[in-house]
Amino acid sequence: MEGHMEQAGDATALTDDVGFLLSRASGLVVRASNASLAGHGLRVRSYSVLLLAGDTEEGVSQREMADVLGLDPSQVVLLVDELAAAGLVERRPSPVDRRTRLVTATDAGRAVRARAGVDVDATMTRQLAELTAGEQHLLRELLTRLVAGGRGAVRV
Amino acid sequence: MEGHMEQAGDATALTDDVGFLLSRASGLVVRASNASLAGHGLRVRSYSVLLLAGDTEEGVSQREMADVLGLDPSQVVLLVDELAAAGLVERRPSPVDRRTRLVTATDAGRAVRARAGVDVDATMTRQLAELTAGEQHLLRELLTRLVAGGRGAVRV
DNA sequence: CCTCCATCGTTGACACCCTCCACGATAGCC
DNA sequence: GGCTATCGTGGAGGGTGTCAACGATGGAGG
Repeated sequence: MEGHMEQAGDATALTDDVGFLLSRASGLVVRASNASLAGHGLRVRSYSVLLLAGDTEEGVSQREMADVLGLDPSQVVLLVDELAAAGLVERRPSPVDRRTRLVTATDAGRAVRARAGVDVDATMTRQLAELTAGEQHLLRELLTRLVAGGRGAVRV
Repeated sequence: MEGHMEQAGDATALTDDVGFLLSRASGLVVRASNASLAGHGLRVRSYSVLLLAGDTEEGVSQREMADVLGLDPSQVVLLVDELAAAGLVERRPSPVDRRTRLVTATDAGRAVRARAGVDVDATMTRQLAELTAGEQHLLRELLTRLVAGGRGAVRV
């Protein structure tokens, strides 16, 4: 209800717009993360897939990955292709459904994931240095609720 | 310092990662905003340019727009071209520097800006419905500091 | 005045990402 | 056995971010 009135005197409400700020902050973080992942031959996209693949022993279906990451399934195909070509993940047939292919991280993949994780963590720590630990936690919670709500609006 | 230890039992720390959440939230907001702007022949990009152009009477240089919006100057050229072709903004020569071209919104541009603003505001209100007014304000402040800090890291 | 360097706008190229559509293979219901 | 839904895959099209180069202009210094 409030925040709707914009100050006529100064510049745009643009720099106060949550959407604009989200877009800007996201861009900054993604760019910084990509820079720190470049040395490992990864990007944010492939790194997130590698994370998921390394999470479980049995593997994760590509469909599930697409859901969790909010990506189109066709994108997941390309990312897994890329990681598989580098020997970091592999596709194995599901024992219960011959349509699905379970993606798991190889030993090499888990090693790269660990090494890259160190760099990404350091970068994120630097990016979030402006906020205290409590504020970071708060931000995480607010964003989580935002994402959950937005999802609901689209899905349901 | 904390938050570095990840729970080994459950899924990835991905859904708890601030970078991932930022990316996700930004995507949701941008998509929703684009949808509500489509009826006005605009997208988030062109809308933000139109906002800046409508802010001042004298006009804004394209260079300044690029700085404020965090875009490459070449992108601003295309966006202004698009808006100018639609008759929403116009380029005028600067009285003090013949290199710069000052962009101002036309009357039609200001009218469209106002109409589109109503729709975008409504969409954003819906997107942010998960958060209370106080939380929205807090989120805005946290993001502002994040963006300011990230900028400094790159620029200085 | 003339020269050297910085800046503004513009164009072009390139890679990345998102979205949608279509298809073969398989699963599950009736 | 046939109909419909789902999984993975491929392809097309448009939006976006990044970079290099260029002409035109501005500004500093000899």
